[in-house]
Amino acid sequence: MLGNVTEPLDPEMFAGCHESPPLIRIGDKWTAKIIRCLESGPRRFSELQVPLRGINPKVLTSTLRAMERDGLVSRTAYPEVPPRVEYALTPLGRSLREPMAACCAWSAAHLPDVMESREAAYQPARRASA
Amino acid sequence: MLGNVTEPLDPEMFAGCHESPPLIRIGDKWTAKIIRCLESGPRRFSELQVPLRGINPKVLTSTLRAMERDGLVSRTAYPEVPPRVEYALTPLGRSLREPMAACCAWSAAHLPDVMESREAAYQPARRASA
DNA sequence: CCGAATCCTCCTGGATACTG
DNA sequence: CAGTATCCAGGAGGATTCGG
Repeated sequence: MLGNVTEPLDPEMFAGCHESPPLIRIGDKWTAKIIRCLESGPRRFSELQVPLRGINPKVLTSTLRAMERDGLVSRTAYPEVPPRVEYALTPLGRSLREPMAACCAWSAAHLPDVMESREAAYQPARRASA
Repeated sequence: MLGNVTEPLDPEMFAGCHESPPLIRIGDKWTAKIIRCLESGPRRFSELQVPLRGINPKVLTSTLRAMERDGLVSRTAYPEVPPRVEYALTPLGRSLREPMAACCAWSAAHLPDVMESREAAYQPARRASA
């Protein structure tokens, strides 16, 4: 015996994961979308605002800054007037497309199941009440 | 021309993604960990609390309920006393291990790079100031 | 044009205490 | 044991305005 079932869970199985970095910053609202926007090449600040539905500048800035700190994007400011700034994916940022693709594939394959299950949960026992 | 670079971004590229379901509920704090806890077989409520560092019951309950609504876990209550409830992964929930594995693989491969970049960002131009 | 500064709202997650 | 009921703090995200 001692298969992989029903042994006690290791209390330390997430030992290093509780306080340490929370799975990077991909889980937030905008990072993944920005990455997709940059896949086709460098983009300007205002260019990014368009598909992001006019995301307000503070949020876009803070998201981009965080991505820059993590080495996912590079920021290039051209000393012109009016100013021009371009954001581009770094190799590290580009490497994120793989796990992102895996997540997208899962969504494409199983999102209908989730939606179905979710809707079914909102029908509280049709048979018993009616 | 018309390569895949520097064409204007499609303003509707996230058309269906803004209001609709936000990439399921995997991005939250506990769902992924719960899935990992359930990989080895069904677990009881209190069993889950252990590796989750004594997560408070309200949060665990709400997370599990959400996962149940989405069809990721099943909940089985045994009519005994004292009560016993077991949570188990559904096939749908188990299918999430694939994208999760892709994300874990990325972390394992690139987290050092991220940390390095992050630390470098906290050293504000050593050369210029000293 | 690219942000910085300010203020605000909501929601996640948490602490604690109590019940069937 | 397996939750529910309150109350609460913090932070992400947003609206708006102003500056270089």
